[in-house]
Formats: sequence, structure tokens, C-alpha cells
Amino acid sequence: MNNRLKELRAQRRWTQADLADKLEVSRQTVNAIEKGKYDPSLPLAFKLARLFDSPIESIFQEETLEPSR
Amino acid sequence: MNNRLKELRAQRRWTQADLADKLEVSRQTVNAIEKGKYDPSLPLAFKLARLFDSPIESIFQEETLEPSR
DNA sequence: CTCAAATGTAAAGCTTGCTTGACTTTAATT
DNA sequence: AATTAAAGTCAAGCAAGCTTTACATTTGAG
Repeated sequence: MNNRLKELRAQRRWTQADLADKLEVSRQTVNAIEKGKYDPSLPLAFKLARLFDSPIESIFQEETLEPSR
Repeated sequence: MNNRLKELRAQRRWTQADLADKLEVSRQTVNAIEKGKYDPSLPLAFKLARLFDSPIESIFQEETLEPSR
């Protein structure tokens, strides 16, 4: 699962710790999700969507298999 | 978290087992999510969104606190 | 009413998401 | 070069999502 967190966070000039506070999760959780170590829970994805005022699908994209041409 | 799974599934006349097959999860998982026992993982929410060709936000809604009037 | 399919429920166990605490690395500033 | 904030990483532990097996209840067709 790819995501645009780093980009969205940078636009707002928030640190990972800032974002963690707003989401009410730990800084390590934000870091792990940003780095793609794991996917957020659905409730956390909703919080991110609200915070960034964007649909979940615009923040997270399933990496789909490349068509083999 | 509320969801419209039962409704969407009924529209297509699929059983919980049918849906479980398409999602590649167990029937009990479909049942539990439909009944609101727990939220799906984000990847599973994406599978549902693709299957029902609907945004995640249109399938799942965070139940927000009622304004106290 | 009967029978079968569908739905609901429960327990035990594995995997994944998230926490805290601690430490290291990177990048920017002086 | 030294300092500091931010980012990255690791380990141990708890919580949530999902599995399998098994059984009970509900629904609907005949």
C-alpha cells in the first residue's frame, strides 16, 4: 500500500510528532505508516482523511500489479 | 463504524459466503464486519470498495457524536 | 411442519497494528 | 566541529483483525 502522507504532511509543515498528536497515536506509528511498514487501521485512515480533507483513496493507493504488457 | 455491507450485498443477492469468497476471507469475518463486531483492515476495506465499486467512505461511516441540541 | 441453506455465535490461536522506552542517524544551524 | 530537532529503528508487550472448527438459530421453500 502506497501513501502520500509525507507529501501531505510536508505541505502543512508538520513534523511526524505534530501529526501523531493530531491523530492521537504515537510518533512511531506515524513513522511506520509513512515508511510503509504497515497499514493503518480503518479508523486511523478515516482520521487521516478528515485531517487532510481528502478521500481515503487519494491518500492511500493499493499497489496494483503492473499489466505485463 | 457503521457500514452498508448488508445492503450492498443484498442488492447483488450474494450470501455472506459468496462475499467471503470474493474477498478471500472467512465467512465469519464477513459476518462480524457486517454486524459491526469489528472494523476491517484497510486492505480489506479497499477490496470491498473495488468489489462494490464505491468509495470507502460511502461504504463505511464513522458514527460521529450527535450534536447535543 | 420439515429440511436445507443462510446466518449467528464462541473459543483458541496466529498475525498485524499500535504503545512505550530507549537508542541511533540525519540534517540544518551556528 | 558542536548542538539540537527531526526522523529512523528496535524490542517487548498489549489490542484488534482474522482463521478454523464447531455448534445453534433463523429463514424460506416445498
